Amino acid sequence: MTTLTVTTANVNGLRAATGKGYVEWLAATEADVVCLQEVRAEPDQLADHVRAPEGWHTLWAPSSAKGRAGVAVLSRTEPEARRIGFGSTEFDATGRYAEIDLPGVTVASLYLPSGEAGTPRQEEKERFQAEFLDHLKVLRKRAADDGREVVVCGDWNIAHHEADLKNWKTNQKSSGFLPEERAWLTRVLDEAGYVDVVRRLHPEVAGPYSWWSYRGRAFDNDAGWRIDYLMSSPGLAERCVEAHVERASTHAERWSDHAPVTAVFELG
Amino acid sequence: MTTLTVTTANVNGLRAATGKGYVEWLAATEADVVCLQEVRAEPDQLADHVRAPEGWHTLWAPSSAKGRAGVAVLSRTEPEARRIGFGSTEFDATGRYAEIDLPGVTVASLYLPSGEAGTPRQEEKERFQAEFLDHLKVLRKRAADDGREVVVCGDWNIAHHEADLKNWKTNQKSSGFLPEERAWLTRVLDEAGYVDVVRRLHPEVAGPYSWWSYRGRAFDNDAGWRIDYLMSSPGLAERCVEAHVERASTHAERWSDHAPVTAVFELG
DNA sequence: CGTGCAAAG
DNA sequence: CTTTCCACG
Repeated sequence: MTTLTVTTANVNGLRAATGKGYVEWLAATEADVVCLQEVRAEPDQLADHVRAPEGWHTLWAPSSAKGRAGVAVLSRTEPEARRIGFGSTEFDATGRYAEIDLPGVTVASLYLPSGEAGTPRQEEKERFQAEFLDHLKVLRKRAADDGREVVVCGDWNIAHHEADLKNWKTNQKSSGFLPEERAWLTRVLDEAGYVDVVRRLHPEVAGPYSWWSYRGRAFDNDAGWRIDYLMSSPGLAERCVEAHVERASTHAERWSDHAPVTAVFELG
Repeated sequence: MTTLTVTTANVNGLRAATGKGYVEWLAATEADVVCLQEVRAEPDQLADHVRAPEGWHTLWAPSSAKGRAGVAVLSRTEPEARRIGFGSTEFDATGRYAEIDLPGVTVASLYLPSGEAGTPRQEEKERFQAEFLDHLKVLRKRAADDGREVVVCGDWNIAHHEADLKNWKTNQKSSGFLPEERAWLTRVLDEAGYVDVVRRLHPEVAGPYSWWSYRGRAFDNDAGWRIDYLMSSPGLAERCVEAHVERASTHAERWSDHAPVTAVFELG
């Protein structure tokens, strides 16, 4: 029995995370695939051992806007294929999506725009959602036709249900917990057929949250949001035997405002 | 016999300098008047003990552009008068000039624009120089008529002679050591009748430099520039009995890229 | 190289 | 509150 362990982590600036614990975290992780978001750097701007860490294959998808967004997929085995973007004129150069094919499974890193209610940034988020839902459907169909599984990992910037953020009552008009955003996530599950693997294994708990604002005492009060998801095809979800969030125990151990989210799948 | 000790210091951001040693330096100084440049903050943005230090009267002249320029004059005795700007439409709100009257002497804090050869910033510097030379003449005449002395202290952003910067050979096309800038400083002395009090007391030495770039190893190599001057009326210059630059001995003791420059005058 | 800003999150 | 950008120095 082999396993596939996949981790997603929004690093909030990989250059800042380096030296705050990211390097040590990567060296210690047992994941086979690591999806990163908010790299906020061109590969050239990264230290050699971060850009090309020993023992990993890397796919970097920076934004054309310097210092913004940027996703990556790291894998211990060499991918059969690498793709950046999802066929969107508007978003393919914005460092928000990349995917690799491993034998039998496609793993994607997603950084959905964060939005701000009532502003053009929210409209951009909505446009991304509309285009991306189409891609999610295509991806599932293609994977099903090829007999592959798929998991789309990353920062989706939406908390789905009340259990997915501590202060849900006061955030019903906040971007990230708007009714239309939550409905969109429901369509990702019901219409495109994905499974939220962490919630599947932990159906009744509050959280586990994966992001705490740096503002105020959000981390100390565990006033977090669960906005980082691994969304997989149903066949893969059924094989998920473990899923957890690596919440730092102390403020000093944090190297991002997000925590890594990991799922372990039993294969073959 | 009473003395008047005047210090000028470009602080390169007073908020940054606070906590790097400025506060301790001010507490220890024996100066009677301190002229500051590059405060880069509104008074409101400063900690109370920095905005209104115990034992000092203060005149703050911030720039209307946030985070830029900004001069101040601190005095142990209450000024008879305070003035901001020198009657220039273009420059009076830019945080580059303020003066106070003490009994028998006017003390001014100047931050001359820094310029960049061949750019609009150099033209701005030239316009400032032209207007400011007129003010220097008026100031001298008014002081002479009133039987007052005057000293204009600050960052003049021009090295006068070869002895005033270490790398004069390679900087003859650099803003700060252009022939026309050096000629203008000569006019400040010969035409407006001011005396460079530090050079008067130290006529033969290289420097003493008052600014070292943060780039490279300028400070370690003492690759400095003497661009901070106390320019006084001749009567006051004759009474200058000591003048020196407070160059930090170690990098760790620096709280600005400039060092304070101090002159002691014997009065009455 | 360092300061303070803005935009983003 | 934090990261990264930029303009300025």
